[in-house]
Amino acid sequence: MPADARPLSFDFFNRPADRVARDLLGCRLAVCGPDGTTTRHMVVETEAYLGAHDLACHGSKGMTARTAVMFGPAGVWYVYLCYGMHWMLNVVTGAEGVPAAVLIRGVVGQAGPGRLTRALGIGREFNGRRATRSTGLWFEPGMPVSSRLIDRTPRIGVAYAGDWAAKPLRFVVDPGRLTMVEGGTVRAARRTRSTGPCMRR
DNA sequence: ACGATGATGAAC
DNA sequence: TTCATCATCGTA
Repeated sequence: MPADARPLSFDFFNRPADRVARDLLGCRLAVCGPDGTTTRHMVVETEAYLGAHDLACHGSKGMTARTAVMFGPAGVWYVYLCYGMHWMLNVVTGAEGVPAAVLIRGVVGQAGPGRLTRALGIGREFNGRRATRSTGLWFEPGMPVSSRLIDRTPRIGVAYAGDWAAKPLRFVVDPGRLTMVEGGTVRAARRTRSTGPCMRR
């Protein structure tokens, strides 16, 4: 049984989205289900949406009824329906007035933002609510993940965003190098064999 | 009121 | 590559 961890708080989220997205890897998304049972899921994939200047970010089109929460304080859920059927779970980051957020794209066992929310029973009811224990959906710190284990790639599905489409703002824990130990510790998988020159850095 | 459009996922 | 499916937002 994991000891109760202190949820990630405002200070964690009140930073640029790319830093939050990176640091969220290895952390746990905790959900308290309707039956009162809390489940924890290690975050392994995120995307950063940086603000009004980021053309892939919803907030770049200005404030609307949907995107208003992105302009608000950090540490609040931004949940919206995508393609008419998938709920996207984001957490607002950065200073108030800056429309930035991090999309939670994957946790261990659930790849894809739409599948993740479906599996955890997350829907629009969390939109605008804070990521705290009291709302039933929050984050807890995990084992820090070494940068060696993290891939950075362009974000998915934002080809329309001009120069911003290619920015490496998607963060993924390389599953081939992730080892899950009892208790959820993240470690580098043992290198089984070296077939070529050792890649440094 | 109407039409275009997705920060997807699954099937073919 | 096609399609399911619908809230959102610009346009009228």
